[in-house]
Amino acid sequence: MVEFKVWQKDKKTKARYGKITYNGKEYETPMFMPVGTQASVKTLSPEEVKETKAGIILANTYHLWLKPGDEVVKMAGGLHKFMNYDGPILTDSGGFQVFSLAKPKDISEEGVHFKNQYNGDSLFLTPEKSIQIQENLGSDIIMSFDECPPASASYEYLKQSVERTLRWAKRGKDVFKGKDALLFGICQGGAYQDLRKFSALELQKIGFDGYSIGGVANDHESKEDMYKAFDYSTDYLPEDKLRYAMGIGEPIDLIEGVIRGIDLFDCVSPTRLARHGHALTKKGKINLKNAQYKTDFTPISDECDCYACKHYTKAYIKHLINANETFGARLLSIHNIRFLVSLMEDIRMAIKEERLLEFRDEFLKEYYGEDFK
RNA sequence: GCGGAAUUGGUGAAGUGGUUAACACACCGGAUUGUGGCUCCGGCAUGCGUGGGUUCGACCCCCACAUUUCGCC
Repeated sequence: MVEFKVWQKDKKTKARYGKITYNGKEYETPMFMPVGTQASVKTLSPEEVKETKAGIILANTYHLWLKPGDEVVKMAGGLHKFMNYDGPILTDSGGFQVFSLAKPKDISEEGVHFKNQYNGDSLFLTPEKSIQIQENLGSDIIMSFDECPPASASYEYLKQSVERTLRWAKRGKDVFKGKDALLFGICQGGAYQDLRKFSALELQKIGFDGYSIGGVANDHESKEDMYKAFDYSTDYLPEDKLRYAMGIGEPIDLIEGVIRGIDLFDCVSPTRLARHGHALTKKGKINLKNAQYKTDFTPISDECDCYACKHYTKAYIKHLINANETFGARLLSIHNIRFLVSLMEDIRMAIKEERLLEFRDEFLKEYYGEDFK
C-alpha cells in the first residue's frame, strides 16, 4: 500500500516536499517516474532502474491488456513478480493510448471502440474494464479511464468531454476494490480555468486517493497553456493528496510543475531520447550522433554519478549508437533517467532550503545559455 | 599484342538527345513530453573517366586516350 504525506510547503510557491511510503520503504516527492510501457523500462533491467534511484515506475494498461493480456500477468502473480520489480508501480488507464495509438472508431458514453494495433481486432474499453485490468495487473497506483482530447479541441468539446470523463471516473470508482492500491482521478479541461476548476472540484466530490493532471503536452500545446493547466488544476486540488502531471518530462516543465504544486511526473523522453542518441546534461541536450563527439574521450558529464558517466566516454557511446548496438541505448537511458531523478533531488533540496525560484533561474540559465530570458 | 564489355557522388546504382541527374545506403544536421524499440523531417553530384568532335542543344551519338574487366594468342 502506498501512503503519502506532505512534509514541507514552500512559502513563495505552491511547491511541496513529501514522502511516499511503500512496503516499509520511503520515497521522496516531487519525483520523476520512468516509463516501462510493456512491463520493462526499455533496455534496462530493474536493477539498473533502481541504480538510477528512480522509485515508482509506470506500466501501461493498454499495452499489457493486448500483450500478453492482464490475465497472464495475474497468473504470473502480478506485475511485481512478473517483471521482478519490488518498487511501487503506477499504471496508466489506457485512455491516452486509445486516442493516440489506436484510431478510436467511436467514443460513446459507454466506452471507446477501437482497433487492436497488432491484429486489427475490434476492441471495446470501458471505465470499468480499465480498472479491472489494472487490478489484474496488480498495480499500486491506478488511473481512472479518461478521454484525452487534443489541445486544439474547442471549448465546447472540452466541456462535454470533461463531464463525460467525470462520469467515467465515478463508474471506475464504483467497481474499484480498493485493495492495497490507490485510485487517481484525472483532471481535464485544457487551459480553461473554469473547466479545470470544475473538473478538480467534481473529482473531489467522488473522492480519490490522488489527482492527475491530464491533457497536457498534447500536440504542440504551448508552454504557457501547459502551465495554466497546472495552475488551474492544483489551485483546486486538496493539499494532502498526490498530484501527478501525466507525460511531463522536459527539465524546465518539471521545475515549473513543481512550482505549481505537482508531486509526480512521468515521461518517455529520457529513454526515447536515449534510443535516438541524445543525452541530457546541465548545459542542455546533446546529440551524440554529432561528428564532434567522435573523438571526445570524456564522459557525458564529469559531475554525473551514473554508471554510464563513471565508466564510459562520449566517443564510445557515440560509436555504440552509430553501430546500432543496444548497449548504447542502455547507457544513455541510464544516464538520462539518472539526470532527471537527480534534477528532482536538487529540486527537493531547493524546496527544503527555500530557494526554489533561485534554483530555477540558475538551472535555466545554465541549461539554455546566457541569453535565456 | 588482338577482340569484346564497362567507366554516373563516399558506396550500390537508375537514367533520357532538350529546363532543376531517380532511388537506396553512408555521411551531416534537426525533431522527439500519460512510448508502435531503431522512428520522423531536412541537407548532401554546378556534375556523369580524360580530351576532342557532331548538334540549336549531349551524361546519353562519333573519334582518340586512360583505367578496369573478360576472352584469345
